[in-house]
Amino acid sequence: MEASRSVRVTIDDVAKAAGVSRQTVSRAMNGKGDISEATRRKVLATIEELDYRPSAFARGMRTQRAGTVALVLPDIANPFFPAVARGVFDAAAARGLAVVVHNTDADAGAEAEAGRAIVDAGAAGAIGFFEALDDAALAALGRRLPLVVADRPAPDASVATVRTDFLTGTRLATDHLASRGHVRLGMLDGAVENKPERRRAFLEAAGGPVVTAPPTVAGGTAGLRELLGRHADVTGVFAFNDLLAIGALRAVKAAGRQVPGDVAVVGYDDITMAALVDPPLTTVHTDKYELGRTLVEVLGRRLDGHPAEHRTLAPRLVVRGSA
Amino acid sequence: MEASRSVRVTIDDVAKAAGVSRQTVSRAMNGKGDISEATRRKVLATIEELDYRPSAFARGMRTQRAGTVALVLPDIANPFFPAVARGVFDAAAARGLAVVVHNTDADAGAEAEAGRAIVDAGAAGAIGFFEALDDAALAALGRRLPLVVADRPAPDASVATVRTDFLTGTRLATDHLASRGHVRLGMLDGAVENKPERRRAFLEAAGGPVVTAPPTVAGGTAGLRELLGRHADVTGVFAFNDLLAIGALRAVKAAGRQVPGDVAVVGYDDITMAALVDPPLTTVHTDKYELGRTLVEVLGRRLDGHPAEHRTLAPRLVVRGSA
DNA sequence: AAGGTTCCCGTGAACGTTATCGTCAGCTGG
DNA sequence: CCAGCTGACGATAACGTTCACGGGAACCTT
Repeated sequence: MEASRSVRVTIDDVAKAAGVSRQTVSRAMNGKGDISEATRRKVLATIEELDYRPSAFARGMRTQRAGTVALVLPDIANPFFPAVARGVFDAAAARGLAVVVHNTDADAGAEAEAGRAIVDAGAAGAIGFFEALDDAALAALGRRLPLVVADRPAPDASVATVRTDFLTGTRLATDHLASRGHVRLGMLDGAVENKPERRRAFLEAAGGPVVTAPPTVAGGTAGLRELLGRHADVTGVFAFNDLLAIGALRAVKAAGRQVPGDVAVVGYDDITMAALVDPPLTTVHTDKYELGRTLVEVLGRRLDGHPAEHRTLAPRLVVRGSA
Repeated sequence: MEASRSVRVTIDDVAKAAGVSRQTVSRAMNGKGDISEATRRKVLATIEELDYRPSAFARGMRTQRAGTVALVLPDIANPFFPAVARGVFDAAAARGLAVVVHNTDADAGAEAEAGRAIVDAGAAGAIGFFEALDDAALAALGRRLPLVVADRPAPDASVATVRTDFLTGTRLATDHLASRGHVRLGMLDGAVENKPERRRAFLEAAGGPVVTAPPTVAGGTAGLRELLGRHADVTGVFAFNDLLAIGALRAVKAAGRQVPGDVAVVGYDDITMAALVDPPLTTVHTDKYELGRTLVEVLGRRLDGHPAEHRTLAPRLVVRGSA
C-alpha cells in the first residue's frame, strides 16, 4: 500500500530529492536569483514528480503578500456586475490570482470595512467600485496596496483608474433621441452618491428636467410617473441605467401610452435583460466583461511595478425598439 | 509627530503592553483555553487600543486553515448565480469568512483545477455547484476539507448537500399547466451534463416529448421551434430554466402565435428578468438568496464539527402571464 | 496538614517559506 | 602568479502565530 497519510510535501523534501538546498528550490520556482539552467530544470522536474505545492501561508508570511486580489462592489446581484466580475475572474485566473469578493451595498462603512479586511488578508492588490467612500480614505487604501478604482476619478497619484466615458455615452443617447425628433428630453437619474457625472453630462449634452430615483426597476416606474407628471411635454427619456429604463418602460405602458411612439426611452449599460424586455431597450452599451478584464490588466501592470495608469473605455449605442 | 512608519503590530506588542504573555493574548482572542474574565477583558482592550490585527498568514501557517471559503460555480454571469452568490457572501461575512470565487464553465478540468487551488490555498471549506466532476473526485475533495455541494447527491458520507426539490417543483409546473387545460405537454431540457433529474421528474410527473438545447435564451428559441415542429399538438411547455423559457416565449411570438393562448410556457428558477419579459413568465420560484445562505449555514455547522447535513429547499409556483 | 484538583498563565518549539549573507570554484587581466 | 571578479549555490535567520507542555497558586478533600 502506498503511504496514504496526507503529510505535506515541503520545500525541504524537494531539496533533498533533488540534491540541492532549500534556497535553490526557491530560486528555481520563483525565477529570481542566480541559478544554472541545468539545476533549475532538475529542480522543476522533481517538483513535478513529488507534486509539491508551496504553502501559500508560509510564502505570504515571508513576503507579506498573498496571491489574492480583492474585488469590492456594491452588489453582485445587481445585473451590471456579474459580467464585470466574470471578466475580472477570467483575467485574474490567467494570472494565477484568486479573487475574493466583497459586497458593500454602496455603504461607506461597509466599503471602509472591506478595505480593512483586504489589507488584513494581505491581498496583492484590489479592484474597487467604491461609491460612498471619500477620497481621503480611498487614497489611504491606495497607499497600503496596489489599487485600481472603476468609474471614479483617481483620489491620488498612486491609484489607477478605469472608466467608461459617460459623457460620450450620454451624447450618443441624447443625439439619438434628437435625431428621432424628440426636442424635449428628461432624465431619470439614479439616487447614487458620488455619481453626479451622469447628470452633469446630460445637462451639458441636452438639458431638461431631471428626476432622481433609486436605480431599480421600481424606481424607474415611480420616477417616470413623476417626470411625466411634472413635465408633460417630455417625449424622450434618458435613464441612468437600464433598470431605471425598464421601470420607465413599464410605467408608460401602464399609462396606456406607446413606446417609442408617445415616449421614447434609452437606457445605459446594456445589461442582459435589456434585449429581452418589450419593446427591447435601446441603450448605451458598455462592455462589462472587457471592463473587468481591463481592471485586472491595469492592476497587473501596477503589480509589476509600473506607475498607475488611467484607461477609459468607449461606449456605443445599441438601437433596439424603445427609441 | 506620531510614529507613522507602518510597522506591523504583533501579538508580542500586545502582550508587552498588556503585561501578559503571547499565549494569553492568543487565548483572549480565540476564546479557547483557560483565561480569567478579567485578563481577557484587559487584553481585548489593549488589542483595541493598539489596533492590533492578527496576521492571517502566521495564523494559517500554524493551523493550516485560512479564514476563507471557496465558492465554485459554472458562471457568475449566468443570471441564476448572482443571487445565490449574494446569499453566500452575506452569510459568510456574518461569520467573518472571506469568499473566493471560482468560475468553471461546468468543465470537468476546470472544476478539478478549482478544487486543487482551493486546498492549496488552505481554505476553511468549500461550497460548490459541480456539474461535471465525477463522484470519486468530489469525494476526494470532501476528504481534504469540509465541503457542501449544491443541487447534487452526496458522493460521500462526509460531504453535505443542499438541494432544491426539483421533483416537487416540476409537479407544481405540470399540475398548473394541466389545470389550465393543457393535456399535451412538452419539455425543453437543458443540455447540461449530470442533470438528468429534471427530465426524469418531468417524464414521471407528466410525460411528453423532450427536446434538449443549450440552457440559454437562444437555445430556448431554437428548442421550441424544434419541439413544436415535431409535435404540433403540444400546447404546454415546461422549461429546464427561465432562460430557455424566455427563448421559447420569443419563438412562439415570432411564429405569430399567442402566449399563453396558443401555447403556455412555464420556466424554472424565477430569475429577475422573468418578471420583466412580455408576457411575464410563470415560473417555479426557488429562493436563490436563501439557497446561498443555507449553503454557508450548513458549511458552518460542518466547520463547527457537526456531521454532514442534507437540506432540501421547497420551491413554489409563481403564476404570472405566460401560463 | 498533606495530597489532589482546578484554574491561570508562561516557555519553548514548530509551521514552511524567502532575504541576506557567506563561500567556493573558476575565470580574467595585468 | 595573484588580486579581483563573477556565477552558482548553501547556511542561517527571520516572518507571527498556536500547540504542547509545564508550573505555581488557590482551593478542596479527607
